[in-house]
Amino acid sequence: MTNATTAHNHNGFSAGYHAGEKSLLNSVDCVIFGFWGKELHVLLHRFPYEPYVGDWALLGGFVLPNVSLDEAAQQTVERLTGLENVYMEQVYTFGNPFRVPTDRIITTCYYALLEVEPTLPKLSTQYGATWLPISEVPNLDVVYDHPLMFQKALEQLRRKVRYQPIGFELLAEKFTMLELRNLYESILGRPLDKRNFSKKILKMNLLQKLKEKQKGTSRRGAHFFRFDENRYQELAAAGFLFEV
Amino acid sequence: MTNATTAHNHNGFSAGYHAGEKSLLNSVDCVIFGFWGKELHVLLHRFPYEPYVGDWALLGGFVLPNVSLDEAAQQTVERLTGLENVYMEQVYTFGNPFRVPTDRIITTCYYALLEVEPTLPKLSTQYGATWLPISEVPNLDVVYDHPLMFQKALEQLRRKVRYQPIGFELLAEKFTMLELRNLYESILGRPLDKRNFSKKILKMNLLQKLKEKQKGTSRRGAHFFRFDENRYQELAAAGFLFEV
DNA sequence: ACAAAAGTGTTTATTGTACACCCATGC
DNA sequence: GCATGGGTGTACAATAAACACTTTTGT
Repeated sequence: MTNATTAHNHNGFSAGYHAGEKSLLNSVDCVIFGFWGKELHVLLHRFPYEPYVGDWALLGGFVLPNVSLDEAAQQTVERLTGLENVYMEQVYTFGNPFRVPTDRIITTCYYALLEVEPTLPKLSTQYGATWLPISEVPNLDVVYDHPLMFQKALEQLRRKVRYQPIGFELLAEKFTMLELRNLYESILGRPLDKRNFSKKILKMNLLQKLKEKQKGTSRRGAHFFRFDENRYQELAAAGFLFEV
Repeated sequence: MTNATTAHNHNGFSAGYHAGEKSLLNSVDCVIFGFWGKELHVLLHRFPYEPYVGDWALLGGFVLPNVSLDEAAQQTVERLTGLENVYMEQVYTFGNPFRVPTDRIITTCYYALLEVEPTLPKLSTQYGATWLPISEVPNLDVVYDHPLMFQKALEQLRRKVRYQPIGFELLAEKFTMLELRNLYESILGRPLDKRNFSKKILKMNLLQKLKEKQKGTSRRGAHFFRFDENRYQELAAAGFLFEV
């Protein structure tokens, strides 16, 4: 859209409509993904207001006049987890007038990918938010169109994780090949062959194999790897395409 | 986001902020694509207001309180082309507070795919809109963040056209294999092998070969094809994945 | 020494890519 | 009969998929 002060000439209606009593609100909702073990999880909270008390909901916040959508989304994640500069992607904007019965709210959905460990202290105390495995979400009572938001976010993640190296955002700096594979299996929703997966990933030359090995989980210990961001930038600039 | 009347309890600020004098506006902008010959085109108009008089701009419209984003986008396309029920996809929402200097406007970008022929009568008269080849857009002066909108829309189209049969929206009911290939070449931005392309497309069994042949363009005449929507629905339901 | 997970190669099937000639028709 | 774009098949390369045994090491 163009210039609001002049738009009525151009579009055939005045921009002043919005000053009416039933205003239009903008908000963001965040599908916050975290991964551990063998399954991707999403952070939800119990909705505290009638008539949906106790149902699950995404966390969100209104968009203030001088704050961008991206910032509003970051702030929502930070308020909840204490983490700054989390990897986020915009998913979709939901603007049906009756999606929330009480108000006209236009909500832009984002997903966030974060490493779960550092968030654990803050989470439980302040907002009563809970990590739930993504496979459980379809069985839950979830408010408004949040099920659709979750679905779109997961679909977008599923696509993007295959052509951009964003999966690493969900893992610690050091991770094992098994952890990486479990992550992809959970996001894509199907098993991946152990040998073929590791071949494909390593062939891209984006992972540094560290000397250090994982302790505790097995006698032998699995090698840790590190995603080499600089290397990826170099290769990408030269036309390399990430693909899983 | 959730319930506006109660949200201040929950998010730590009042929902009433929006009643301030500098209100927040919502709009949609449409990247309208049309195809003929060998190149994809986009419909732009000359921006009539200072300080961008004469620059190119996408067509858009404000989002009225009781109209959804999808409807607002449809209406914009209809106002401009006279066409109803055009294929549209939401692309991205732009919400930087200073993206339009004069107002805070949150704009959701859509792309539309339409068959050019039926729009030609209405176009020129009412809005002075012009079809421009997509390869020209980077050389034009385009207002605000509309270049970015165009770019995102084209990227999304490029991706989607490969895994969903949406390209047919840009063609007439009957089209030749050459037209279809030219379309894909223009969208993807690279040449496609004639034989390999037709093999790949026909193997999916989504096209009906018609008896009728194209006249005028060649002595022999190329066969017309028709995209079989029902067939696609059946196959898709059975797990078939479209892919180019 | 043994249990438990880590690590590693080869074979086959599938898909993609490159490429050139004959065909049908209107003039 | 000839000029013009339409239509078709094959050989090779690259990628994906299936599959099982040996290695390491803590107990």
